[in-house]
Amino acid sequence: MNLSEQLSTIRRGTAEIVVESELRAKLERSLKTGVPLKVKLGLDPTAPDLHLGHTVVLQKLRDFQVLGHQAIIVIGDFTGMIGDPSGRSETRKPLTWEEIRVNAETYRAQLGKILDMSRTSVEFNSTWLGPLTFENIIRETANLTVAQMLQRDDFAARYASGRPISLHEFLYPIAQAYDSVALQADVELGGTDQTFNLLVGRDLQRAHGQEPQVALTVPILEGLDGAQKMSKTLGNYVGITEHPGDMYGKLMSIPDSLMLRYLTLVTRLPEDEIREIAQGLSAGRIHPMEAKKRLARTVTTQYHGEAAAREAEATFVRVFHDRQEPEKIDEIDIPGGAKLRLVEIVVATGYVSSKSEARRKILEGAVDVDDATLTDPNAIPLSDGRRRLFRMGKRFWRWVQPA
RNA sequence: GGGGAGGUACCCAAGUGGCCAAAGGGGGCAGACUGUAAAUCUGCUGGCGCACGCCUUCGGGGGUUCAAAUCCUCCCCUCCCCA
Repeated sequence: MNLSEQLSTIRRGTAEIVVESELRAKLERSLKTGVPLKVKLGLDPTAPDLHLGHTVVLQKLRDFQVLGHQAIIVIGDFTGMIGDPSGRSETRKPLTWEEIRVNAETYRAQLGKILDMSRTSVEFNSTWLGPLTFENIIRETANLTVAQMLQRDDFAARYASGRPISLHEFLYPIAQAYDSVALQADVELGGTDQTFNLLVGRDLQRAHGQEPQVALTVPILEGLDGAQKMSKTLGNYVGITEHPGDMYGKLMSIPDSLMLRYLTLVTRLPEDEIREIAQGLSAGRIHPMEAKKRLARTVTTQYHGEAAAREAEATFVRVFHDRQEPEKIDEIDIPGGAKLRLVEIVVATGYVSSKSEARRKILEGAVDVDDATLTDPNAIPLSDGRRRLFRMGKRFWRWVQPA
């Protein structure tokens, strides 16, 4: 691919490129010399379950890889001891070697869904951070000032609102920057919340007499709630190994306003195709639900293949559009179920965790047994010993067999 | 080292002796409606035999009181200002 093609691939869906002219120069040089660029992406070792939020930046790394550049994943086993200060995370307890190894394996398997792992190098930053002496660290920290640190949005906000900032959190950007020095990275990728860290990398590389890396950031993907960043802790995420049916359903539940963003950041659909959908939507030619189905189908296909995606869609239509029960419903045996009251059975299915809550849900009309809504918490629905179909809420189904 | 302000339920945040299982908002869940698990509206949102009851909860321990999230005391934690 020539320079401008490379650039346009790289630009797709990016938030910011610092500095674009430097990127151009690096690409140009790479084309001329045949030496691929070293493109670095750091991952946190504590959260090895990838979700769509992670895939935004991973796909960008993939873009570089497809263009022939060197993808380098840095597992932050050492920085993991600090915990990235962005967000609410606090000091973490250090992971054991065993945990790190297990997490790394999980990563490798999941990353393979996006990257070509045979051409991806995976590094652990303890390799070079571990041997540093206190003296080394003092010298590195001397490259930055407190005022500089407080420029970081997150630190500034916390400082202003009186929330604590632990001193060691300042070491996080420095450690991450040092990774770039150790690897002599040409480009570092990250979400926009990483901008500061990536820029520190540039500073530190300069201090070491290296050519500074290009910092390339991608937008942070909002989660299913449409407001907050997708994350496991907030529970608003879609995991890439998730069951196709769940994946499809969750994607259908994003707010309409987020569809185009997901199409751009999560799928690999060509940009002009996305533009077409956008125009169709605003002109009323395309129904929002159809556009969303397209999104859900595309993403599910990306991670589970076409057959699984089709099946997921069929189930979705069946359950939520035609309002019929799904084809596969788990069955549960409840010992002594024939004598139990409805409240107790609802708890036993695992739909709720307490009888009080079960009682509330029943009174709200959330529990259907064999297509009839039961509102008496004290009913004995399984007295004849036969199995019955329970539907609780909109999407929790169980065959219940008294045993 | 000195002075000041704080720690309330999943989160934010009121409450300063009984009317507090604790206002309000967010989030979550449910129902209605629908175009989907979008949007909107309504309700619920500690547990336990739930009917008026009981138990656990307001940073932690101890205490005062018929009665404490609220008062006293010690401890832990956080922030701000000064040095």
